[in-house]
Amino acid sequence: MTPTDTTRNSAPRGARPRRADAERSQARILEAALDALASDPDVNMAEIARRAGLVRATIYVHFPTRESLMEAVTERAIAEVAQAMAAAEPERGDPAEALQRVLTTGWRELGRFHALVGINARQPQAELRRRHRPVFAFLQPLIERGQHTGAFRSDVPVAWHMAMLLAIVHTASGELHANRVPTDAIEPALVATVLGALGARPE
Amino acid sequence: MTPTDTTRNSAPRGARPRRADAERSQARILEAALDALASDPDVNMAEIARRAGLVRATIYVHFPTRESLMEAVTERAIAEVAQAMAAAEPERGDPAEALQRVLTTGWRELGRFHALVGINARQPQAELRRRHRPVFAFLQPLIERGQHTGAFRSDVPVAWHMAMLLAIVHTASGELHANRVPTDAIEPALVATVLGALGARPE
DNA sequence: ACTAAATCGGACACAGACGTCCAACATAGA
DNA sequence: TCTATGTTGGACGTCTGTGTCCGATTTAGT
Repeated sequence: MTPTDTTRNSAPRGARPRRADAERSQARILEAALDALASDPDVNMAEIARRAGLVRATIYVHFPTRESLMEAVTERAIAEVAQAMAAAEPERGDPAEALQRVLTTGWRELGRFHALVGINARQPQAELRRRHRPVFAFLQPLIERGQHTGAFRSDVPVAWHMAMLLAIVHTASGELHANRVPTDAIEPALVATVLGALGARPE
Repeated sequence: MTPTDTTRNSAPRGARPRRADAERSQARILEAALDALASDPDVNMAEIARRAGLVRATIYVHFPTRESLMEAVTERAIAEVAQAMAAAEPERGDPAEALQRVLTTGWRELGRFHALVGINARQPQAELRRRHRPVFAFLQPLIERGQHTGAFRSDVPVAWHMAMLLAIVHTASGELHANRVPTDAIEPALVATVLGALGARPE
């Protein structure tokens, strides 16, 4: 649950808190990893270190293993997106409208993390799902609500809707990243496709 | 363009044709690779050889490099799916109906290649697109036709629709593979979601 | 100014995978 | 039956990347 024992800042348990530069380093590593992963989901630690302006060994001070770093990166990103979505009040108003609201909010936040797509792609499905739990957490109730009111099609499982929604969003991110669709055309297209996919009645 | 110089069967250029066992070996390798990739998109050559009941070195007789093998596998799979779809006459009848027809046909054929998903996932986007050209080739005209007749929403680029369709199909394959949705519920769900995503008017 | 915490830099061992090579054996096909 | 074509088994070199270690040096914080 806890990110890693590297986040022992919030728990200055007896000992003195971490030094400010350590804090900074860790932040730069996460930042660099995010950057690097955007262009190549298989970047090695050396490259990440280079981008962070640090030495490879230093990374291991903060993250015991490559995997733990990856986890930290994605966890953080997903958490931030989830938080943004939560702030968009998924429980308020008409389901379709609410979904649109939450979706666009999440999408904009996601813009900060082109990387996500790349990393996600090469993750075992189960892992991927586990990671996205924070997002599912309040997307699922919203979809269920919509199914009840008849706003979304209810002849398919919620899980199906969730998976499709996620896939569509990720693909959209990919299209954006590949510059294959005019940037400002994406958001409306995304909304239209998602609502359509969930079988939203046009009001 | 040509798969590899390993397919020199169709061109018995002066020399005598390949021996039957060589033919068989190559087939078994492709088969094994497909299998193996289904469970782990990063299988190593040793494992593929093991499954094929051959020795690692033998693979290199038929495929000069790992990459070439991967290419051969995906190319073949996609070609077969594409062919099946083509046989479903995408140009005939009402666009939405035609799409449904082509889609389910392709989907069933795809069932033989669970692997595709895994491999695709960790491929650079551009490569992925290039590979899927055979599929796009006659899916695109169909979608365009639908946009003209108003069957599909035309306020988004065709490329967008294509990308979404592909993503949805792949995700469905993933759901199937993960046993997360009852098998026989998938096909109708897939059709519904795709048609919805493309904004198909319910006739 | 002093000390403990961090970073540096570079070396190291280790592991997994690829691709090559070759002598011995097996087999298809004429 | 004879021979070219394939396959075997195993060894080998190479490369890439991970994770560890440690002495030397810098820096934060009191």
